Amino acid sequence: MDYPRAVPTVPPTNAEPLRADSARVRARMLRAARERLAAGDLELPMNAIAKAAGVGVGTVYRHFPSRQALLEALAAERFALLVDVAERAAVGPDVAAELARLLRAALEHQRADPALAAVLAEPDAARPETRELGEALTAAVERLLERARATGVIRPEITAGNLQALFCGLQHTVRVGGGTGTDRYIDILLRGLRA
Amino acid sequence: MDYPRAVPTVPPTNAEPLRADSARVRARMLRAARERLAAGDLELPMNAIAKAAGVGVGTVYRHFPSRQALLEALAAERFALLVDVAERAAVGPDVAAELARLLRAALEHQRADPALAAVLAEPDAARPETRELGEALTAAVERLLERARATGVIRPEITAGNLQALFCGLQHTVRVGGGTGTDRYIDILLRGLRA
DNA sequence: ACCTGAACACCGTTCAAGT
DNA sequence: ACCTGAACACCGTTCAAGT
Repeated sequence: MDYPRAVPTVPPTNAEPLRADSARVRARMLRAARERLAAGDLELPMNAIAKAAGVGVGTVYRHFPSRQALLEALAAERFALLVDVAERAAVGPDVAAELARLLRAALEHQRADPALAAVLAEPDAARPETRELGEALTAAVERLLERARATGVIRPEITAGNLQALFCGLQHTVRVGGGTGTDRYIDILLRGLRA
Repeated sequence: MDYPRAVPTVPPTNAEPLRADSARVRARMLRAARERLAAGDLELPMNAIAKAAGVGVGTVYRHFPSRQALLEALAAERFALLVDVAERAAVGPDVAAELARLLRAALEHQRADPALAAVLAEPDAARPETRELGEALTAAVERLLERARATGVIRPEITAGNLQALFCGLQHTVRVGGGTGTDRYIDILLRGLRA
């Protein structure tokens, strides 16, 4: 792919709220995109989304300057839920149980939302919101990890980066394996991380 | 993607050898495809390969009825190497060492050849040769596994399918993690599999 | 027999023209 | 300001026409 890169005509973050009609149009596009995702179309063709939402393609690009930006907007909600799980895990009482819970949540949210799986696997965020979510996730995982090291639930050399890469690998394993055996793969991973 | 499916005009397996010029043209296409892969283009556009190989697109399709078939043809050589490693591992003296060797080989061959990574992650083979390689791999892994269970190197409930899915997941983990830390991830996996 | 490449239906992305 | 949609450069795949 070596198309000329899109130049955003609108900053992806909007401090001031959108105009009511603009917000409505935006919601329509996101709904249309989600419907296609739910119907199993991971490609998210911009033209098709525009048509389904009843807007011109240009409007899709005005709101989401690239397909990556659209994916991130779609994933944002579940990404925030995952960060929430990680932050609770970081302060929960039983570190081992919290880590298991976090792995399970990472897997389940990626399964439920392919956009999140794509976003987590992509190192560079197109939107600043996504970068912030990623940093929040890393920070929470780091805090959980510090406690996990102290209790021997995780060997000291494992980093937050390792763990987040494993979130993605775990999801890929389950998907290639036909979507079954989640608990078994989580179990393998938890044992493997143990000191 | 809902294009009409290609109807192969030539069976993908050819019992009788290709005509000399046909074989030459085929080699040119594979070389062109490999050059693009090596240059980091995972897309393998059929038109571009045709042009690079100095043939018409139709000729590419005559030899490889779909992009998947082309990927599999590209991956075949390394896939066979991986099967070889697995078969040696199945009969090697030190089961734990053989398993580690196999994981390392799976990772390294997928890293060296993105086509192999794609083929291993895809459950349905386009070419019969690929299906045969897949069956040979499964058989070898199964034999290794039986011995590994007996010696406690792997817990009894792990299946050959689990292990092959983990080959793919492991590769994805390493890739998302920026390509480093291979040994650490292999170590995590081996510990996690242990009885 | 085998090959060519124009043609078709689709992409992502842009931007002049409208409201 | 915001939106539209024709237009452009690309895809995968087919198939009539050539040798």
